[in-house]
Amino acid sequence: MSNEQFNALHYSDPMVARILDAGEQCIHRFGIRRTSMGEVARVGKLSRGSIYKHFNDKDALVQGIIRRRQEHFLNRTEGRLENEVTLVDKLTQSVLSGRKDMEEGIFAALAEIEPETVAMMFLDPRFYERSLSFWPAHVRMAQEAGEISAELDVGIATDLIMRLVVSLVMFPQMGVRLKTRRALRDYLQQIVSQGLGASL
Amino acid sequence: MSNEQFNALHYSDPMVARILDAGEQCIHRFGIRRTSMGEVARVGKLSRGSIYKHFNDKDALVQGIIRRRQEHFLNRTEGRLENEVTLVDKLTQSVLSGRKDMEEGIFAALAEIEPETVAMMFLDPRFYERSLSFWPAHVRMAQEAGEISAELDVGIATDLIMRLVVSLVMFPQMGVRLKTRRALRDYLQQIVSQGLGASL
DNA sequence: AAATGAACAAAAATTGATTATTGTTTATTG
DNA sequence: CAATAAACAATAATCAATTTTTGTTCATTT
Repeated sequence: MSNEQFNALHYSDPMVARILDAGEQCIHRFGIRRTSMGEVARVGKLSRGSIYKHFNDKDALVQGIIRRRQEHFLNRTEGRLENEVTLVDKLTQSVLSGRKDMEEGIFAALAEIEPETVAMMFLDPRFYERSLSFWPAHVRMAQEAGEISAELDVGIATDLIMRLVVSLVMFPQMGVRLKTRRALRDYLQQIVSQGLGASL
Repeated sequence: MSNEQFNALHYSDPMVARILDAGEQCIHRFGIRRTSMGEVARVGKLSRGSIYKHFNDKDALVQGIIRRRQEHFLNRTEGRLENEVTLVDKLTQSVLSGRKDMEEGIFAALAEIEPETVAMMFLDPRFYERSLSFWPAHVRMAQEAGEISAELDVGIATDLIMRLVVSLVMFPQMGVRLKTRRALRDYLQQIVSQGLGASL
């Protein structure tokens, strides 16, 4: 499976990559608020004007950095999912990857410095747009394998999957403890195969 | 030594009610950050010392206001749920009530003035603690009515319900549009009865 | 008893002058 | 050309002085 799916064209531009690298480094160290375009230019050893040529404004740059990070996360997760056979195992792996990223990635650093910013980001539906295009292929695979209903609308299935994954990453424990891979997998197995209907 | 924590029983105390009323009025008009204890006292026509006698600090007062509002919401929702027979209809009604509250309640006003504060609140698991004790009774009813599996753990079912309701209120549209009562009900019906398994 | 009002130090917010940053433009460089 | 550097007005961040608010205490009032 190709990694190109989540890679937008402009990422290949070495100048764009340098800007994003420098910007990400700055955000990681100082947070979004305390990162200036001048500082990004200094760190990336390029001109401020050059940044503005590629990104309309600071917000566009920040969006670009977050977006690349998300895509990198999705590509890495996709790689891991190739080892998983069933949809339930893929979901379990995704939740665990997501939690890990939130604990030790750039978001963890940001959460320390600017928790409100991270909170606002998490509640922004745009934050999940990319991830949304990730799941339909896996839903169809599960349907072909007879794991889930072939008659079920792919959009509905994707929607539920996104809600579950996002919720399980954002709230590791809501009602029951779902700390271990085993507990998480059993929980997801129940929901995916029967919902609240007939138990296993 | 006044380490007295705020407690739901004190709602009947007219002084507590007056403080909470005044505080809620202030928060509604100015937001949390710009509301001072002195202003609450002025609006409620009582002394600042009296507020501190009932609430350890400003945070306790704010928690008390939010908590009372949540309990009011839960009571109102519970009243509406009595008209609904099935668990699916109860869930549908809850999501619609939740969405309405977020659109026109104190949270809507707060979101306008201090969106970061609301975002932080929504991501705080404590925010959902009360709601969590709401659902187990309804899960058991649904089990007795044969609507959902009687063997399924009540905690697991409650957890899924909370995740779904919270997600559907926080993100009215994630993948698919679930704007109408009908669309929402069909979605919930599918998940509750079969998950991603056999379709209706 | 419970609420008040005044006093108080410590912490936080507010203010206004100062400095830095933003986003745009321009001429210049490699 | 694409990147640069410098210049620029308009915003936004910063900082120290000042004011407000917080949380506590205690004598007084109801």
